[in-house]
Amino acid sequence: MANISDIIEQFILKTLGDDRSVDISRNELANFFSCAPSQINYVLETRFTLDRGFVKESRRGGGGYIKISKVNIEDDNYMNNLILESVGDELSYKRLYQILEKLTYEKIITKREADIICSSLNEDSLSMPFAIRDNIRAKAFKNVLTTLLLYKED
Amino acid sequence: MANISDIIEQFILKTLGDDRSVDISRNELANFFSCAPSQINYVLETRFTLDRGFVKESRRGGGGYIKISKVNIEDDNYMNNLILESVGDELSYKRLYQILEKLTYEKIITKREADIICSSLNEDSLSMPFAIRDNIRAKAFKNVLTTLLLYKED
DNA sequence: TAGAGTTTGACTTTCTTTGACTTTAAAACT
DNA sequence: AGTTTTAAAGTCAAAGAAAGTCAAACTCTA
Repeated sequence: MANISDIIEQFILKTLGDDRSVDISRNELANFFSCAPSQINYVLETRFTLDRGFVKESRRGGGGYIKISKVNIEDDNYMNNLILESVGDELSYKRLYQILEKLTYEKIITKREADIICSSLNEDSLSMPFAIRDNIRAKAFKNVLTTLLLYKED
Repeated sequence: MANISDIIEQFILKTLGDDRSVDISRNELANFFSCAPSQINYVLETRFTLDRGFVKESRRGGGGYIKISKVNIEDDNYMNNLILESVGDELSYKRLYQILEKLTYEKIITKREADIICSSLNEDSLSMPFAIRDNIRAKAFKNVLTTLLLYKED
């Protein structure tokens, strides 16, 4: 946790709090943390992704800003979209992890369930030829999601 | 007995103490013991194994780390036995299903959790060369069990 | 003395940090 | 109104900072 990116991520999450969105100034933030402005972009790209439930918009020039908003997905839509499109035929462990974070945050699954899924589909569990690993993970995860959707209908 | 691996093992065990987990820096540790960084991996691979109740996660790059978590295997005979002996290196879907039924019956996991595990490790999910399918399932399932043990201590 | 266990180091992969350069928008100035 | 200046944010690639892998070399011990 001793890297700046994590610290900036925490800072943004904290200022976001329970709000729906927050406006930040890239330069101000970079200045505050004494880092390169592009570091902020890096944090945004790696941590505030759609998979984790964030959308960004921004404007350049004088009075420019970056707005970070949380997307609140209708459970079924989100899950359906994951199954039908978003996950696709390949799923890296990293991406799986991010999706699980989002599902947990939205209380669609419990932390414990997320951990179970995680441990059954992590790099260690899926120790097989690299070429098919992400395919298997995608397929298995979609099966899990389908099972979860089944529960939603009860 | 005075080989470095044993010494490093002891050191890690000591810093772990009664805590649930420790974060170590591979390079720092290697430096401290004046050994090759990969020596740390060797110690981790040979001494901090799943069978001995350890789970590891790590991150590379700046601010990287290795986290070692300990599971207390002694106080849960059934799970313990599953991880150490019963499951072994191969696990058919059928057998997995039976174990999950038992775990559910014993209220160690919920029905929903069983379904999640089941769907992530069934024949459809693990569509890979027959020869390794049961191996992967065994490995993955043991990882899941270990994760569950992590929860048992709360 | 053969084989299991250990040590070492070169090379790889992943993630982060930095900085030079580009693009866009507003404000200021003809 | 049109042009120039300035104030943002965006892009991208190189450098840096970890951890991972793997095999060769070494060292015990049965």
